[in-house]
Formats: sequence, C-alpha cells, structure tokens
Amino acid sequence: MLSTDLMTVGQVAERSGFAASTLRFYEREGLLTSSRTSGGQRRYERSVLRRLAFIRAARNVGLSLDEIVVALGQLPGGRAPTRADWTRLSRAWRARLDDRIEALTALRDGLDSCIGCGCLSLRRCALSNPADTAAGLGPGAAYLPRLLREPVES
Amino acid sequence: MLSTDLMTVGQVAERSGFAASTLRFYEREGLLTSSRTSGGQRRYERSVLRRLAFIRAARNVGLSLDEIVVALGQLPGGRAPTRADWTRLSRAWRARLDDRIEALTALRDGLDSCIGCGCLSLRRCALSNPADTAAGLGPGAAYLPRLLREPVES
DNA sequence: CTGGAACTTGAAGTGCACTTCATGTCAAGG
DNA sequence: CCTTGACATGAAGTGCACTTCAAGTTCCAG
Repeated sequence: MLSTDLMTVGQVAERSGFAASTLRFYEREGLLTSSRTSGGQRRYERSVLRRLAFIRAARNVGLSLDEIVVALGQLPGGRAPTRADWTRLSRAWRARLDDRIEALTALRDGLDSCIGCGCLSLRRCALSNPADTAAGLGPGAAYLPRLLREPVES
Repeated sequence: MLSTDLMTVGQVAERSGFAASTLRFYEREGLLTSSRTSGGQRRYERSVLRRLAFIRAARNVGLSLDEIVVALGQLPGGRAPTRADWTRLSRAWRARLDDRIEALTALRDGLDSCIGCGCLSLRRCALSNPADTAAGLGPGAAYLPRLLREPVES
C-alpha cells in the first residue's frame, strides 16, 4: 500500500473520467494544482476529485473554463474548501439553468406556432429571429455541446 | 427600380442579419446557392431569405451546419419549397427541443439535491456524472452557444 | 465615362477546449 | 540492476463556425 494517499495522474484520470491530458491542460489553465515528486511527477490529493466534480458540473451547466477559473477563485484561500463552500458556489447556477430552460422553452413554443403557420418569417418568427443568435459576439464557434446535439434523422 | 427582384449579398446580409462573409461561407459549405451576374457577382432570389431563416432557426435549435445541410437536402429537388415543406422539416425539431429541455431540467433538479447535500460526488451526483459530458466524442470544443452562456457574477 | 462603394477570391486568423505527437525521464516489480 | 509502463514537456493538430485580410474586379449614380 501507499505510504500517503496521494494519487498519480493516471489514477485521477481513471477515477474522475477526465483524460490525463485534460488534467495537465487544466493545470496549465489554472483550474487545478498538484504537488510534485522529487522526480517531477504530479501527485494529487483526494480533494482534487471534488474539485474535478465541480468543474464537470460547471461545464455541464454551460460555464466556460474562464468562468470556472473565476468561480474557483471564490473558494477560501487558506483552508480546504468545505461542503458549504461548494454549495455556495453551485447555488448560483440554479438561476442560470432556469434562464437556459426558459430560453429553450420559448424557442419550443415559438416552434409550435411556426409549425402551425409555416412562416419562418425573418421578422416575426421567434425561431429565426436574428437577435436570438450569437451573431456579433466575435469569431469562433458557438454551438451546443455534442451531448445535446445528437444526429437527427428526419 | 430594379428590372428583376434579385438581391446582392449586401442586401441579403442586411435583410437576413447574416454577415456577407457568412453568406459566402454558407455557399461554400453547400447551404446556399446563388446565380451570378456576367461580372461574377452573386445574385440571390428572395426565397433565400426563407432558407436563411430556416438555417438560423436550426442553429438556434442546436443543429450543426452539417446537420442542416442534410436537412436542406430533404427539400424537393425540382420545385421551389412550399410552406408545407419547411413545416415538415422543422417539425422534427420539436422532439429535439423537448429532449434538450428535459436534459436541462434533470440537471436543475439534480442541482437542487446537490445544494441540499453539498456532495458533488463523482459517483452519485447527477451534475458531475462523467457520462453526462461530451467526453470521448473526439477533439474540439463542445460548449454552449454564447447566447446561453452570459457571464455569471457570483 | 469616371470614381468610389460594393463586390470577388483564396488564404490565413480566431476562439474554445482539448488531443496528439515526439522525445525523453521516472518509478517500482522481478 | 533492469526493464517496462507510466509519467514529463513543448509544440502542433483538431473540430466547428466563422471573420479578416490582401489584392484585385464590377457596378452604377452622377
């Protein structure tokens, strides 16, 4: 058995579901930290698993990595984060999720009326309203996660 | 007044809300077609506006451009698409939207229970369940559209 | 018929979130 | 001690959806 409870990248990768390359990437991006062995290899404390769980949850809710870095920065600096700390952080997502669900529901209701009329009018249709898009928000892809976008047959 | 009702890229851009560069890009990607003047400039029929409305709506619903190309391929080849054709195409989105709303609602409900317990357990928590992510679906970004991901303060 | 706005093209750049690769080092069981 | 698998690094690649750029051409109001 191990003398300490420190974990290697491979172990963290397996237990968290994140690829080892992703763990390295997250560390470069400031989402994670690790200690090192004398030989320079990463060693993680068990608390990294909770941190990774938070990160995954935040990604699922739709936060960018930059936003997650900011959120993690709200954690107390000196002591290890408590259950209450994590709870406080994730409470803010509730409103965000509500917003997203509301936006999607509005889209669906708009679609219902569009199916009725077949309009898809550029001016009137809620579904094709240009103001609803990410246009004008700069370059780069802006689309849904693959999870919510499986291929459609019809 | 114009002898025909053909529109230039600039006019289509203004009336559709898509950047002219995007219209060129969409044409390369097979989402649009256009006729040309003797000098080689693009001219669009008014029907392109409806096609663009469909494309924007599809993007709003979360379809990738590839999926939209496939969807547009379902349109009748010979004749101009009718209102009923567009309706048939968009009816399929209803289910997709329902799915997405359901997924998000499940996420929110899971969050509620997480707030209660503060767990964020890698094994039990619906929010941080690895299976819920886009992991293992290949490289590239997989995130929410900027629209649904405005900065969060807390 | 002319000047300038609007158009044309191909190539390269952007943003995000990673992954892959090449090359080399570390750790631990036999 | 030695082998072998896991680890290290920086650089480059990937996927999507565009945008920007450079350099040249076309259109049409005046």
